[in-house]
Amino acid sequence: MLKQERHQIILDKLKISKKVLSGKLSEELLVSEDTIRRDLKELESKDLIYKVHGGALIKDNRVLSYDERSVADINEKKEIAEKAVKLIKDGQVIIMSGSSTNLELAKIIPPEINATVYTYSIPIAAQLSHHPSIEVIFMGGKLNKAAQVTVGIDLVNFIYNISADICFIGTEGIDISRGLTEPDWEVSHIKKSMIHASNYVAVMCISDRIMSVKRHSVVPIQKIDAIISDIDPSDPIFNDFRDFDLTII
Amino acid sequence: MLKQERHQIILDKLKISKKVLSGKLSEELLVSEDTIRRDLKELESKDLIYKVHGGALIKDNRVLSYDERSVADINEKKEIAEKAVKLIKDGQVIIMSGSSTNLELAKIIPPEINATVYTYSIPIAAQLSHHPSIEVIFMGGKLNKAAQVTVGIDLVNFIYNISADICFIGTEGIDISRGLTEPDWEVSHIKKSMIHASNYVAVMCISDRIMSVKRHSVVPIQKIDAIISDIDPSDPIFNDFRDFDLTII
DNA sequence: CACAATCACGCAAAAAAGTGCAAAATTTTT
DNA sequence: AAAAATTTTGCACTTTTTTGCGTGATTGTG
Repeated sequence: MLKQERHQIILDKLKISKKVLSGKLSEELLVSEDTIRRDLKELESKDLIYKVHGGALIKDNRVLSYDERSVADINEKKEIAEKAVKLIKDGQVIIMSGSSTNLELAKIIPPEINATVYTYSIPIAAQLSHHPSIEVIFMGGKLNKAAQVTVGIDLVNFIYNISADICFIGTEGIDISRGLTEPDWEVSHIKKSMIHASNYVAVMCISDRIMSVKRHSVVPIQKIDAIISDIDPSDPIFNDFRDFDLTII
Repeated sequence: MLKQERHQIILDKLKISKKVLSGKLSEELLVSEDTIRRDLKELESKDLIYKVHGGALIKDNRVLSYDERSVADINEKKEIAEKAVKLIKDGQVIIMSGSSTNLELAKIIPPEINATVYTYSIPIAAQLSHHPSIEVIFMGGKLNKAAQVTVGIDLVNFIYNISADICFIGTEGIDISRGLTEPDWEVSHIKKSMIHASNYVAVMCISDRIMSVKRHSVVPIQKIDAIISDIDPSDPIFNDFRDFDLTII
């Protein structure tokens, strides 16, 4: 096992359980406690952990650490992203909402795709900046620190004045009668503006949230062109949706 | 077996298992470990892998893989930041340019400071999102992937319509006759707008760049209220600056 | 204060990496 | 096709890194 592997494992463990014990790590990684201590020492010198007697604690003010706080349902989100990426065509103008599913999507856009992406999410912009041929337009506003996205009237105005081929929207709730719904009032307006600006509206929804309703309406179901989920499109949960002119993926 | 074949195999292996060991590769590819080491060295120089003692790891496109060690003159910049942070007062509205010095500054703003920061740099916004009481306004535009900042006319317009107590500007060149200068034309306009929007203009300049001139003028020396550098304010290099009404820190 | 757990330090063995050089393989030129 | 130039490779050698262990110091707990 390489030293750097151990370091990564230690950091991952810290992310999950906030603390690690030298003795336990030594057993789990099959190295002596001295080695673990040296690992912790090195990680501390890099300011990545907070070393204490007996082990180490997570260092919260890690520089630039939007790590997948939203690792919830990460596999489902990856599956959705796999399906969604097939909708992206060369030369398109794309709007991506700030959802973690969209972050997964951003990670897997093939390098040969040449497109313009509008986003208001810092992690998505950062991810796309690794892509060789995507032009990224970051839409500014007041920063929501928790979600690492911008919000506010300036953002909504900006989006109302652009136009795009397709938008990908991460979804909190979708059902037949209320359509797309959102727990956050401000975000509901942002999503509404994205849909207004786009020719084709793709919503990405993990199966748990299908047929769930949140507080604020975004748009009725008729405005949506495609629902992308992690389950089979023929699943009976979609039956009511088939009356509408939308694609289930 | 050709060198490039091996390289491709190594990269493929990394994609699958995230790590390779020199010894194992040597066995599998039937070449000496020296050759493998040379391969890894070359791949690392192309920035394709992350070489470590014993083998190599996949180069993870970490979100914001902003490597502190790769910043030039990092210690000088930290010193400048230490001086600059003293100018920040509670309740201020601050504009920060996208320089790495400003990133260092963002790291050390005391938690008790309550302020609003306008920025167009992704790393700075991400850094400030850890601060408990700073409101961050991210100013959007086209993303410059290398510098991780936004640029463009929308950004400049936005800045012209705000007003701030103080702006901190990282400096490429400053001298008496030309004032503040910039190699990049677009950035020169961004900086000009920042200065226009601010009551107090602080430029942060590592000593090497004092009295150096770049292509595009930003503002004459009279518009600047403070120069913050990594050297002593009494240093003779500043002598010519003392004729002007500005503070040398 | 006692007692166990944890840590720091030096040491030595093992593994891996860098270095210089000559042989082998490959590419380019004649 | 042969010769020359260049690149690639393996080997012997030294240096560096990593690791585990012993010893004594330090820390936390009752």
